[in-house]
Amino acid sequence: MYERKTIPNLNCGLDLIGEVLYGKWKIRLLWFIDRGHKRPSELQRKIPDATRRVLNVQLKELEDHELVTKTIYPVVPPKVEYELTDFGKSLIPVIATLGEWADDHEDRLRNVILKQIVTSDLEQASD
Amino acid sequence: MYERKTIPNLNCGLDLIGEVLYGKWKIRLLWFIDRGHKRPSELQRKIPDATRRVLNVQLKELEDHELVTKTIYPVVPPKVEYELTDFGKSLIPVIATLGEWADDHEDRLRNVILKQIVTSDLEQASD
DNA sequence: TCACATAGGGATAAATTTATCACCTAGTAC
DNA sequence: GTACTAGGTGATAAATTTATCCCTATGTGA
Repeated sequence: MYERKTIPNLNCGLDLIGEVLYGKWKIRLLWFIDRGHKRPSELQRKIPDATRRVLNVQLKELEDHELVTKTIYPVVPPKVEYELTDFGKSLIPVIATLGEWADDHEDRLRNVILKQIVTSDLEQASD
Repeated sequence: MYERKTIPNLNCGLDLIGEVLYGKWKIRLLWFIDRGHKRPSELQRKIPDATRRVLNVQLKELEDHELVTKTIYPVVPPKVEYELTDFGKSLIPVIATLGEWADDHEDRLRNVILKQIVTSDLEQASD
């Protein structure tokens, strides 16, 4: 496992939330778990762009941060279920707010993001 | 400047919001600009843990994403002011929601984050 | 002339995060 | 014996993000 080489800043609330929510797929994991997709294979299907490996890593961090619990059923084939803790559930309305804003501004967001990418591609081409 | 080597996923709203809000200091920059700290030197004072360089880089991205505008006054010594666009302003309530959640759970957050760091330090020590 | 304030940039290094690949477990069905 | 299921991990590479260092510019005041 990767060992941190610097201590994070934990001054204000925004530092703290960054520590638990940073990670490309974490918000989505919380969201889908809340929607009832509890098993790793289901989550993987919902988030096909992430590899299984990364999902495991990020789920582990969510677990360490007490946002989700992991239950391993001793059956074969293996069965694992994730669930939100109360702490994790308290985050859902916050994530919903993020999602609503993004949905409300989807077109504009897509625009500015693509514009930036295309622009830098052009710069690259003119080198 | 760094050239992207992969295209980002832009499937859902959460992908989109990630593209514009990822960046260690971006949320704070938006927040402080909204609170009236418009000049680079003020922002730097509010966010002393970030270097001036990173703030410039992230402010540039916020500008590219049309969340802030930058005004350069042709005076000496130089004067620059950032302001939120309407698009940027629409994000403030969302950021406020994040901040409130973090403030409400500050102690617990600090706990779980520190616990994880201490734990990995112990593992390191026992190697 | 020297230092200061304000704002900025390029090159490079270090840290961190994601992705890739290869391999493991243990039953069950063929 | 082989393949399939569902879940998982370690080693390593690649991508990305942050940090460091050092240099630029322009007037003002000592």
